Amino acid sequence: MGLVERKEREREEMRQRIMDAARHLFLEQGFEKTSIRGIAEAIEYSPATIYLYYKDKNELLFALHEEAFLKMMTELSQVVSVADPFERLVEMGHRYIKYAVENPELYDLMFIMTAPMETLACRDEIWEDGMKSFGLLKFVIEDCVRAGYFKADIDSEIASLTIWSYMHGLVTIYLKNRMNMFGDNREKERMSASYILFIEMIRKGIGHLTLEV
Amino acid sequence: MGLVERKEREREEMRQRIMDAARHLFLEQGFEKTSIRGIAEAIEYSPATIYLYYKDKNELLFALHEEAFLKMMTELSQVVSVADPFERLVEMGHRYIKYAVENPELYDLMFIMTAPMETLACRDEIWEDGMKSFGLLKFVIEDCVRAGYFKADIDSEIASLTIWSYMHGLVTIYLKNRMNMFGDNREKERMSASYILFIEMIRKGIGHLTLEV
DNA sequence: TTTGTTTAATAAACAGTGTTTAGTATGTTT
DNA sequence: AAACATACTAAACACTGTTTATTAAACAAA
Repeated sequence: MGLVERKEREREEMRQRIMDAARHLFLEQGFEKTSIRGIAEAIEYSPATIYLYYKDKNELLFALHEEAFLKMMTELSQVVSVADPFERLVEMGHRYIKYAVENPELYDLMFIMTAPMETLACRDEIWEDGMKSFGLLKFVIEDCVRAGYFKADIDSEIASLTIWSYMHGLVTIYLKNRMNMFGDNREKERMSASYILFIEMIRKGIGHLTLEV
Repeated sequence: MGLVERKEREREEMRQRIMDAARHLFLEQGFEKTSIRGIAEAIEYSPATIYLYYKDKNELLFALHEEAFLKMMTELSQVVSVADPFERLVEMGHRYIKYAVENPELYDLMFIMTAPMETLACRDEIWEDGMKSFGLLKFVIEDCVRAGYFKADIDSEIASLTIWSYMHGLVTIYLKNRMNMFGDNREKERMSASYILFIEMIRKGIGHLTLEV
């Protein structure tokens, strides 16, 4: 008799229904302004019911956090279509910026908010999602080494961290409205100009060189 | 008769007393966990009193935001003692990291939290604090150009934004606990190694070059 | 079929939060 | 002394995340 299976399925359906409502509200009105009561109302259940399916609000955030990484990974992974390793790296950066700008709430959740990290920490798991996408960058950099673009003796992990730091810094300065200090509304242009400069810094800084410029 | 002056002075003293308590609690237990009621209790007044001196909690945050910039500026300004422009730039980076690591809550307030920016926006002022410290970096970079370290045709504003982006990214990845994904507890070492690499990228990427390495 | 047991859902409460309002003293001025 | 202005607060408002006691329904065993 498939009773226990049906129960399990119904439970999973309910979890899904809650997540769907949560995601919708989170992305529509942000994390701070979304309440358990709001989610409960959206699925037409009482607030207490949500606690039968998720431990607390942080666990809801963490579930969405995982979804967000899956989404970013699928978008970043598409760079495999770019044959040249260095061009692939450049394209990956473009896609990273694009993802951040188009999904500011998710980006916040993935890399800025401390709530999902705390849920992770108290499970004493390692941050697999982060490590996996970091691995993606690291691999492209190692491809650049193999193709002779970068020096063979560079530490690909440190190089990845350095490049990620720049990318992360650029998009968060933008997302957290610190770039409107310039007054004009040329944030996007500045980002592009900066990224072009940074690519040159990579090329010359961790790449092989030919001549005095 | 100095009555109106005395009143004004008393008002300023009260504002100061509130800020002192707010700063103390904010830095001790973080922004989220600090309540108006807590601040009120610390100064032994009712919560409603605080609203006679500050419009809302955001205004309190904004006042501390200004203090935090003053503090960072005084610490970063000390690099004038370094004669060589490039060394000065490197030292400024060190101090930036040091400030962020030692004042995580303030750093958050200055560059990550959106609350103080909103207070700023609805006053439609420009973000002077940010612009001033950005100017500090920009000036050092222009010194590097003048000293012949960097090419004369670089856009110092874009170069500043690029370097700031990296610095900001590195410290926020660290502060927001995203660097513990590596599992070992070598966050600080990774930061140092990355910064060393980045300095090389600056030197070769926006600086003059001599030879193939 | 009736009894007992497990499960799912909730109403209501708890302990907070930022903020506003109405009212009370106190100090200053006329 | 009466009128006014200021400083302050108790209490309420409208929220928040979360827990507890209770009820209703679904299932299992007699």
